[in-house]
Amino acid sequence: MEFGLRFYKKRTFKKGDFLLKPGQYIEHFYFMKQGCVSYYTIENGTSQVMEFYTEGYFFTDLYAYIQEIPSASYLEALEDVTVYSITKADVQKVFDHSHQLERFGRLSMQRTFVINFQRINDLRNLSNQERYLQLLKKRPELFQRVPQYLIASYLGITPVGLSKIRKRLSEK
Amino acid sequence: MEFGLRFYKKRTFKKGDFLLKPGQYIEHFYFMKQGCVSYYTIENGTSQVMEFYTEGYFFTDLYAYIQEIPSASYLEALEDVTVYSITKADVQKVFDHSHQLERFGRLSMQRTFVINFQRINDLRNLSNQERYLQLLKKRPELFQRVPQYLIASYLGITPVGLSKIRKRLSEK
DNA sequence: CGTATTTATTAAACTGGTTTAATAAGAAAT
DNA sequence: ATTTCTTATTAAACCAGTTTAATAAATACG
Repeated sequence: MEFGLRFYKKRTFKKGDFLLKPGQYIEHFYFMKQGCVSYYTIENGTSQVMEFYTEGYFFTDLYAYIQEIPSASYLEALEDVTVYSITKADVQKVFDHSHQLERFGRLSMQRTFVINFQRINDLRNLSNQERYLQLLKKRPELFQRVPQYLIASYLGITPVGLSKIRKRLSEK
Repeated sequence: MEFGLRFYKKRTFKKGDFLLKPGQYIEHFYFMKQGCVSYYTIENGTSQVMEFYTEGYFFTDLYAYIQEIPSASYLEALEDVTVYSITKADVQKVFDHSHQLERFGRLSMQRTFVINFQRINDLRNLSNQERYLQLLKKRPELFQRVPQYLIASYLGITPVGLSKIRKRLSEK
């Protein structure tokens, strides 16, 4: 959703800052210029990392954004972060103004569909070990900048479980 | 995507017929008037049911449709089926014709996003037993019309596993 | 109908994760 | 450098699933 650059405002966050906390309504879309943010919920006391957003990602809590409900999630800066943000109102303005950009919005949602579909397939058809290896291949840099227990959470397993997988792999 | 009804053609399929087989490009969107279709792939010899489409669902292999790649999936009539079908070309015509309907298309994709997001969350956060109970609650009629081993596949477990869950629940 | 086929359950052995707890290793701070 | 705090590994007991195979129940059909 890059639209008119004129709508974007540069913002920075320090490591540990929250771009979003549960209960808030979503007012912005973000483009990640520099840094890393984790998108997670807390389910019965433990954090469940849904995604890591790094350079080049467009992100927000899209689930709450679309439904216009209060977020149940956190967006937390895992490093110092620079984003360009656009307001929901400006996105709507852009859509209202142009059939072309409305289409662009639809096609963006389609790309998101494809990604989510693949994720559902992976969750259903791959083992934890296979998903770990896939992540290692697709986003190797994550392992340099994010603690392993957060990666475990992203993969849907415990830190102990991930450690076992790594051991098993290293023994071969 | 209901658009102009004039674009729709009524089609029927017999139980066991395929609306789609792997290798085919997607030419149609379907609206289920009557019956039940399973959407599945075959992964190393076993079928993986992704979805059951029943009365009121709009469906196709959206993943292949969007990407314009040959399908990897089956759409198989589990019962005699009546659908209304619209061609991809007609959908495109409708989008080209109207900003309003283009927006409708975008909002449809957003609804699909919400559903898929919830599914990812369920796969990550719920146990197999919880997902079984949820399905039982949300779509009880499925259990009357679809064999249990297909429901097991939909839940991402084996028929033996589902049988154990049911036994465990019935013992309480 | 009775027989054949499909579907569901059960048992037994196994597996890849879990939890809890202890320990070790690494990073940050005084 | 030593301490402190965070992160990662390991071990042990456990658990919810798996696979394979046998059996039972339900359904379809000649």
